[in-house]
Amino acid sequence: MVISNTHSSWEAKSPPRTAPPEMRRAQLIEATIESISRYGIAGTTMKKVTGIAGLSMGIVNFHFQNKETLFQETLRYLGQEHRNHWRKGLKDQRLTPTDKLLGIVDAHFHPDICNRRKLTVWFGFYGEAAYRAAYRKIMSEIDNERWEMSAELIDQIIKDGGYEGLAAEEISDTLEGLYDGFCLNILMYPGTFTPSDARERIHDYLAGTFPRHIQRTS
Amino acid sequence: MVISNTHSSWEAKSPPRTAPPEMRRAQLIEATIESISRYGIAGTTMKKVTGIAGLSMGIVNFHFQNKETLFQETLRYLGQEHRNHWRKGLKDQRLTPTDKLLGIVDAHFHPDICNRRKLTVWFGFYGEAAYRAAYRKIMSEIDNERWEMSAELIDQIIKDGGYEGLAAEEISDTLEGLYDGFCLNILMYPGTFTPSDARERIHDYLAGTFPRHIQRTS
Amino acid sequence: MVISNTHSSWEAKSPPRTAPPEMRRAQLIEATIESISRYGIAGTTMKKVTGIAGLSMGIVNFHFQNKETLFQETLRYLGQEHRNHWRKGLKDQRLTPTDKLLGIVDAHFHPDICNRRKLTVWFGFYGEAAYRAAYRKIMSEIDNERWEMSAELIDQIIKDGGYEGLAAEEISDTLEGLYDGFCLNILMYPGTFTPSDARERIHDYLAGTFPRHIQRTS
Amino acid sequence: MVISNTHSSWEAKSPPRTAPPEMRRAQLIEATIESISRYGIAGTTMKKVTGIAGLSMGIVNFHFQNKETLFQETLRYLGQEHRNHWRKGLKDQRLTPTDKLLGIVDAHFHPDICNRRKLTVWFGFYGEAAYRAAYRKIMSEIDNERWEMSAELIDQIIKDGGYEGLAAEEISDTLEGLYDGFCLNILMYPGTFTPSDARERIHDYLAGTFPRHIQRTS
DNA sequence: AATGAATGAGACTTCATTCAT
DNA sequence: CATGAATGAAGTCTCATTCAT
Repeated sequence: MVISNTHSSWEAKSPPRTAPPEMRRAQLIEATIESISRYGIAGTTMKKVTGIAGLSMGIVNFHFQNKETLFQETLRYLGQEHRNHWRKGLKDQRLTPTDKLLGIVDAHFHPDICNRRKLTVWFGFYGEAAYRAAYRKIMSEIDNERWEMSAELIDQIIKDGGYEGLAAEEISDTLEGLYDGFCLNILMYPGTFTPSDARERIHDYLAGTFPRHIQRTS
Repeated sequence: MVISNTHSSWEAKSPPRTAPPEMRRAQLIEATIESISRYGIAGTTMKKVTGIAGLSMGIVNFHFQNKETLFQETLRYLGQEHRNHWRKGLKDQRLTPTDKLLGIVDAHFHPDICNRRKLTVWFGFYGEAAYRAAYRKIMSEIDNERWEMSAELIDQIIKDGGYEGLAAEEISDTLEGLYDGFCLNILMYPGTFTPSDARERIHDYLAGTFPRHIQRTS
Repeated sequence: MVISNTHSSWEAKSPPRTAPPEMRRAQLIEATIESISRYGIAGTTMKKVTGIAGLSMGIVNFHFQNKETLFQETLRYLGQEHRNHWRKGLKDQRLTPTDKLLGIVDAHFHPDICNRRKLTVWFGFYGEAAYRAAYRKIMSEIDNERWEMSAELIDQIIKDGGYEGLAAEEISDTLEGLYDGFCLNILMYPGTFTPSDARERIHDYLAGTFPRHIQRTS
Repeated sequence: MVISNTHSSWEAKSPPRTAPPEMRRAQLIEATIESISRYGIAGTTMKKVTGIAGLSMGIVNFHFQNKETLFQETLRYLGQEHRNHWRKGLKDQRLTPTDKLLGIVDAHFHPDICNRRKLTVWFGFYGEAAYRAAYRKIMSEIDNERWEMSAELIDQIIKDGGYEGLAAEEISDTLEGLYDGFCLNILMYPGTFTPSDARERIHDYLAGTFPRHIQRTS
């Protein structure tokens, strides 16, 4: 059975015989994501990946050094995708720091990011990351940038809003925890805890922290 | 029972030839935890488990139906251990609901529970749980009980303390998210984010929510 | 599922704690027959045998040298049982050679001998015998005696009945072939070919050969 | 196709690296036959089969689903080979039904079919067939066709030859029994009972049954 | 005599990687 | 560039046999 996906389901879409290398790589990475979401990291084999991609077994070792490299590239790809999402809302010069912060929060629970398929893959990698420095390194780069951006915005809110006694770093830490923890709960208890719930709980937390800037959801 | 320590590494400790079955099972489960913490779920083989336990390869299939069963029993064992911890502080009749709630929070970050070794195993299982109902079932039983207990205590605090407008379930959800998310951050960024940090951030969150009952940490 | 047996089904019948060795041996041999009939020779393990016998695993190596010895003893036991059957009808001095010969024929298709359970075991051993001299030796002793006895009786019939030109040895060979071949067909095509069919076809063959002594069945 | 010889022993014959799939399959099936004839069904391992074929262990699971499938394909292959033999003599329009029937009989004892190597494999499978429906099914298809063809020819002989009172089905049953029983005796008592003996005994049986059409052998 | 936990070799199977085509 | 048959190491599990109790 295929774990349902919010937006798309990956099929073998016979691509042009001679595709540019970058396209082949993306195609294989997407297939890897699909395979991990279906069968887990341990259950993902080169045969399954290439089968999903509609390509032949031997091709991975041509475009990637080996399975390990493919996995690391996949993780990087996911991180990039995530980054693109939360950075989208920061460019608009007319937004206040509060708007921007809530934009980052909301990006985490956007259907493109926060769906069973992707979450399964993320937590698959987290499971491995504990004892694989290579994965942790990739993840930390992703997380650090976002943590710093959040801390900066929070700092502005604190200063502009007169919220003395609050530490931006601590709040940024708490946000990071909430993102990850809520995603795990969304993944574990699909019917019970939803992305909307998560988003609302974080808004409420921020409303409690910055009552003059953010309103409770209900 | 042998078992449980924060920092030690498990070695082959030749036990009596004919040990009671329950002891052998515990011994093998402990070795499984050790192996998963070292090599991950996918990297844990029967050979490694029995090697760590100082026993012969064939013995696992004698005491457990198969590898899958061993893993599920290991997860259950961890859950039990966790449960024992957070339930410890609830029995004392003299404690207030606030004390009890903070007891549950603190239990999550006790060194017996919240150490690299155990967290690695927990997130190893989370990584698999996404596509394995059997794991999710075991986890949900563990989590549900704690969530309900927390919600009940929070409800008492809300009612006794006159915190109108707050929903106990929502706060319990947020706590669950914080536990998991902070544990993941402790695991991913060992030097950067510690169990004490996690504990303090949660206390602060609760202090913000119940200002007349709980004090900020700093 | 248990292949049904005509006369008895072997169960673990807890025998006296301290039974005479011969009884234990018979008990284990019977259990071996039952196991082979259920699971085949390859599928018969010491655990299954001792389980059926209601005894502990280690006991076989006490009463028999090893698995191989147990199997050979089982084959011998079956041969003995078979021999007892066909020799029963030979003792009566009043019977004619023809009666005795037909008695041997009929003995082969007696329900105690010619049932799915026993036939499965016999053909299990035949399958192994092809490349195991030890089994062939045991079988040949069983078969030789019967072949000789038949040849002798046939010789008497030929001489007494004036059937010139017939060779007793050839007819005895044909009978042996018919016994085995029909048993195999009974085993392979249970609903289609029955022990009665087999018996009748052999009677018909003998009626064709000794028309003045034996009548066709229909 | 390679294949089929009476006495040779199968050796590793390094075939072209990239052989057509059907050739590899045949190669592995031949190796399986060789292995079963040497070590029996239970003693046949993937290692032995691939060793005889001169290939690597993993290849069987590439060309066949698993060991069981390989065995079933091997049985089917043997059945096909057998069928090809007895059908050879039926095509010639000038042959009488008697000739054709004797052709079928003789086909059973042709050196390509009735040699120790092949008989060992056949009786290996018979030994398993008792408790394996899959084998019985394959065998019954093989046997049925031949039984029906024989019965038809016998019926013609009966009608054309005026042998009233005989039942073609019964005679066909007896022939089937004789084939199998004699083959078993050839296998069990190599020096004592030979394919020629078997052939002669069946001719004699048929001579006794159809005296105006078939002559005794001696 | 009897038990059954323990051992360890070996079976089947999977799978990352290679390489001739 | 691409294919997919082939390799062989390694994983899980089974099981005959041993031996302390």
